[in-house]
Amino acid sequence: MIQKLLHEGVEVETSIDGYDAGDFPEITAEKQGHRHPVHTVVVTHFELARMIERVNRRFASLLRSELTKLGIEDVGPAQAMVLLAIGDVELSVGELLDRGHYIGSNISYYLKQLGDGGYIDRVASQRDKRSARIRLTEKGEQLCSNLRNAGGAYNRVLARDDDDLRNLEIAFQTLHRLELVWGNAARYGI
Amino acid sequence: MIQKLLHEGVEVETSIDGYDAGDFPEITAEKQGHRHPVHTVVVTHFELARMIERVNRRFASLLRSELTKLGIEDVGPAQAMVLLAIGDVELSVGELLDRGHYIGSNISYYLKQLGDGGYIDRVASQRDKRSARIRLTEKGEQLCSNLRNAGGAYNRVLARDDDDLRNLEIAFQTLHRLELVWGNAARYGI
DNA sequence: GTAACTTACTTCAAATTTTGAAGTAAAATT
DNA sequence: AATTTTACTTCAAAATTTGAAGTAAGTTAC
Repeated sequence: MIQKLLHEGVEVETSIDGYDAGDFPEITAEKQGHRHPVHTVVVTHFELARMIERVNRRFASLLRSELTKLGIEDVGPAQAMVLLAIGDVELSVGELLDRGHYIGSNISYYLKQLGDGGYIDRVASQRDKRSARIRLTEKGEQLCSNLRNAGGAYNRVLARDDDDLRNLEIAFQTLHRLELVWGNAARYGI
Repeated sequence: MIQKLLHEGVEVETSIDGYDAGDFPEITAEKQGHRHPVHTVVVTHFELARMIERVNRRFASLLRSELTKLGIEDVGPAQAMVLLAIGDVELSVGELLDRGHYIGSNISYYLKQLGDGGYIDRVASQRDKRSARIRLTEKGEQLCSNLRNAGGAYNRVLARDDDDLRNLEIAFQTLHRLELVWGNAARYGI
């Protein structure tokens, strides 16, 4: 609707990697000297959003099964994501909120569970006693490290060569752009 | 961990688009004739997953606010995504499941709400009476169309030129690859 | 110095979303 | 005709997210 056929001599690929054309409302092709897109599918806003939703679901269930394999019962995928977001630095709740765009009460809730499970330590900051400083405990680091370990196999499958790496990076940066655009829109209205 | 420095003469960019290097555990740079990545940040599995989680959250809240603007109270973002997934074709619940990798009982639940709200019609298939055929009602199409309309502004911001389009497409296809890899892994184990 | 305001979080209760076990009925298979 | 499989639905419970209200520490303006 927004982008119309940009070039003459349009060719339509009927199938891309398992998806049939029905999944893409708008398809157009371009023939330029570019290496990357042989065909250009014009991807809309909502298609990306739906894809992201699906992929997110997939990942959550994968993470759940990794956790099960590790025999961990008191940490769900959402909490595991919080642990991974904390990583190996010490930070405040506020910084953690920024990292994941969580809602405050939500993080509080997760941190409570993770604290109870012994995965994180919380120390009141010296300078500002309102601010709780968070860090992983030994146990928390162990879990993250196990998860990262298990994740290594996926990294190897996903990043087979330079081309893959490039695409992963473009995907990452494009998602970051989506994040900014959608986030600003929500705050300031487009 | 997986990808080590691939080339000599490594240069590290300390900041990318608002993110500081601390967000990326592994950074390496390459100097090749490629146009796209001046620097290559090696993006891992989990970083992509965290990004996807964040972006998903952003989008959901944006969608929620669009729905509020439209004065719609009986459809949440999740249900709206189902409506958008249905689109303008008539399909069975099974096909819808595939489209979003939903869990059966989940879709059933949403479809019930959407049916009650008058957004979809369900007709038992003639050939196979187990299979319910789903399609949007006038009201459902209206809502989707309003949403797509509102979405147009985002498409214009996101896809400013050919380069943007290419990146959006690469992001889309890369996400699809993630979907497949993570999905297969969940079923068959890496 | 103290009253008012802001910041940084926590708590709780409710809403939403997801999950899984069990059920139903039609179709396919044996 | 009996059995199994498919295509869904229902229900109850669990997980996650949200928002309103609260607390306590810090800041600012008299």
